[in-house]
Amino acid sequence: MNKAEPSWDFYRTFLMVLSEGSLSAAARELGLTQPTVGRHVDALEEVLGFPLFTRSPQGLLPTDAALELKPYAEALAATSSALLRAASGQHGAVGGTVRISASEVIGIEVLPPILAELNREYPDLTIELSASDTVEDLLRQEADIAVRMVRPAQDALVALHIGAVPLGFHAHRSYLDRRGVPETIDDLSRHTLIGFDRETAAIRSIMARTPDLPAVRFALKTDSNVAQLAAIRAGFGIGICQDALAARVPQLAHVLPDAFQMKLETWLVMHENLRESPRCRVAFDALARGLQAYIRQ
Amino acid sequence: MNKAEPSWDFYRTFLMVLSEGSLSAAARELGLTQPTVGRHVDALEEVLGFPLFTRSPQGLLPTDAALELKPYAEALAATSSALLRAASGQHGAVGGTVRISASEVIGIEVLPPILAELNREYPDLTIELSASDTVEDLLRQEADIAVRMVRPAQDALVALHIGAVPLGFHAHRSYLDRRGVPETIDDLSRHTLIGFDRETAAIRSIMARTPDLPAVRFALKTDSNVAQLAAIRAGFGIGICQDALAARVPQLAHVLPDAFQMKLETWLVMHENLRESPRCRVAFDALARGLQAYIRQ
DNA sequence: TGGCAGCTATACTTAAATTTATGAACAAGG
DNA sequence: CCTTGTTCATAAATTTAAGTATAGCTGCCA
Repeated sequence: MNKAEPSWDFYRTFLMVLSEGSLSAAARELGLTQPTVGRHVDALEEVLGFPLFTRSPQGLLPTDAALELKPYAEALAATSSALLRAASGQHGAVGGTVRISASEVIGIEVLPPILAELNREYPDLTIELSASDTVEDLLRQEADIAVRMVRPAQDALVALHIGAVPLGFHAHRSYLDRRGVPETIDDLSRHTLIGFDRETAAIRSIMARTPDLPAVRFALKTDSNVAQLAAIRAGFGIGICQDALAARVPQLAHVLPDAFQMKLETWLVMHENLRESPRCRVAFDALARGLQAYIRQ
Repeated sequence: MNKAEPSWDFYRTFLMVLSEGSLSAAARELGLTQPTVGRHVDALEEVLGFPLFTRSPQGLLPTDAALELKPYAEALAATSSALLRAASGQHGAVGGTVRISASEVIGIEVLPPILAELNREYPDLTIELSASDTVEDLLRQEADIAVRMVRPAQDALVALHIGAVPLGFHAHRSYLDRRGVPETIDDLSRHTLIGFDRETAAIRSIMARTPDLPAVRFALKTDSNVAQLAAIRAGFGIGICQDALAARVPQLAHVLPDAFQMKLETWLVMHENLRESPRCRVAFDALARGLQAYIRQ
């Protein structure tokens, strides 16, 4: 017969050691002490039968085996925090915690007033906002609700199509006064452009759909759409952003509105099982209303 | 600030109490003692802030809240055992544990020789066979590999189309000698038929595709396809089973081979991430070869 | 080179959790 | 109606795991 199953707590400390890189740091993070964390790792290695880390005075280096187990430990962490969120909404009425995942731009520029309104209506509801461009897995319950720019392919997810967010070139008047207003797409090559650092899937799909874009040089490259937006507002140059966001600043002008435009289809997505959960339901409805209003300007 | 996160071990004992229905039974199952399990439940209730069970001298009755948390706890258990399986295959070479999910009939009638061959080739590989008609969720890692009769809809799953398994009416010669051989579909209403207890999704799709089936009365109803097959072999009456399984017993005859036939499309499915795992890879390949050979008779 | 800051590992002590043992409440069966 | 076999709850004893303090190693910087 095999050895007994290890304590599930070991997985938690294992994951923390993995992400922190040292026993001491993991101990600080978990509210434990370094010897305890060390013992947990030792015990786990003992049960599994192979080493998870190579020890050194600078910290612990994960072995290949440890890296292979990492996704499982992450799934455990995600599920356990989803359980706590589900439990948080049990004390009758609408309360507890709901975790919302959205892109940086949406999370920073669009959601705050919507969430503020939601909070006014349900003061007992705690909102976790994950404003990040890394996609969180709803099936793994890494978030309860997500605002997505791609059609969700999985069943077991309820998806509400919000509509299309129009994008276009925008620039500050101070820049345009200084450098002139481009009249054609080709004029862009003589301008200061704000663009992407790495080619993400979203970018490639833009490129594929608008082959008439000239080969341009970006004067400022950044992965952060929020930083791009800030640069546009600061008059750095011409960049792509959501039309509705640009329209909020009177000094911003829509450049080449006819020559270039694209739409970002937007969905609001939630796990099927959460449909009955009051805390997720009210958050879903509030987001749906708020985002639809945003899209209609 | 909130109270500290509960020990993940509490979830394990919570789940066991839920499925066993009493502290004592859960304790026996977990290799703990009843007071320990009781304290775990108490501690979890304390942290969550609401009761999970109503105690009684006959056992513990879960509250609605507890039932809502059950799927999360089950996901934790599934992931943790998937982690252990993944870890079991780490000691170099092909070894460890691979968990295979298949329908009862496939698991009992078709897989054993295939798995035996696999085990001969890789003696260090432990095989878990879940022969059950309840579908295990591959995304939740409840199994590593599954033989499925429906096209897998999810991405993140690699699916290999094996082919179509032909089904038809079959009966033992002793029965046919006694009761005669039906010549038309309508003759079936005068025969002893073996059929299904509840209407499953598979049955409904059969019914939908062959509307010319007469309204028949089943003399033996059972949900277990294996029991149906056994009844056919025992000469109880006429029933539906896989042609290839009937052909193994010379005394069985294919009834109405032209008037009724249907095919069960078969897929072999595995989680994408396991493609690189040696233990799953060899099992997947062996199943693919074996099932394809089975379909070609 | 010396000193500081980070880490892990090891003895020792203390705290916590588990087991053991027992009592009380309820259901089933003679 | 009493006995037997369940159950859960509680209090004391023991084992287990945690924290504390310290030593040893490495790298960095003056």
